[in-house]
Amino acid sequence: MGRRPCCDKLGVKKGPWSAEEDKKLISFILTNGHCCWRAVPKLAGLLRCGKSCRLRWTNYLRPDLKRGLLSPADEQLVIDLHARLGNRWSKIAAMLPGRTDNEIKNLWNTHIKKKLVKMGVDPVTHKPLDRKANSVSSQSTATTESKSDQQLQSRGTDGQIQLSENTSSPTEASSNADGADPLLSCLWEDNTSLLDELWQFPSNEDVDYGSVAGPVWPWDEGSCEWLLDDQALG
DNA sequence: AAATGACTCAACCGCGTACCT
DNA sequence: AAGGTACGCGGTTGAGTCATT
Repeated sequence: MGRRPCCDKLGVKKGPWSAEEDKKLISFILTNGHCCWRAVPKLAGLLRCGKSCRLRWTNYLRPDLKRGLLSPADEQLVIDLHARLGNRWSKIAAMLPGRTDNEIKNLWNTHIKKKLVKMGVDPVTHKPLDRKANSVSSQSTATTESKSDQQLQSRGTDGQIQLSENTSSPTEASSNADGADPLLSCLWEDNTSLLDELWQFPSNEDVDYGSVAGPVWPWDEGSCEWLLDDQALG
């Protein structure tokens, strides 16, 4: 029997999204929401499969996304959550508002994993690596790590891994506000009026991310269930 | 300045599962 | 209950960028 492809392979564009495509997708979702991802590309006039549209929206175009590096606190949270949940990136991302599972996954694979290894911690089990492996791994990674990765480490008495970074870095604290992609800025500017009407986002300070419900969305509740789902762990 | 290697991250693929008929 | 469909998730890839030689 086998599984049918998610979309007709013929005539479906793949690869990086153009500004024009982004624009189409944004404006379609702003006006209509996403009733059914499979129908979105057709209705929005895009030669993409629904899956690709969903991914593009959730991972890049969503207006509530934060960009840039994680703060040390967030990074610590990711480590703690990973220790408890394993590679369940969507669950981990749900605890970090504005972050996507894809982003967390990438950050884990490119930064955090290396840091843990460097610190002598098995990134899979979150237990200390044995000495032999530890010395080998530290030798092998010492030559390749970047200076920006340099950080202090300390381990609490309970054995929990603690990361501490030089928080004086100007890019770090402001990664949320200033990390916006110029292209995205441009795209969003084009839709400013719509955005103002449709998305009155509370600022990060205003949102109680500890609550399950998450920010209140101006569109109808039915169409934003996906977001509420994101907000709830488990 | 050019070549090479390392790194990053957006995007794709395929599987699992929930939902519908 | 069984089969089909759509969505979401996690793993993987590869093009672009950055750093080093």
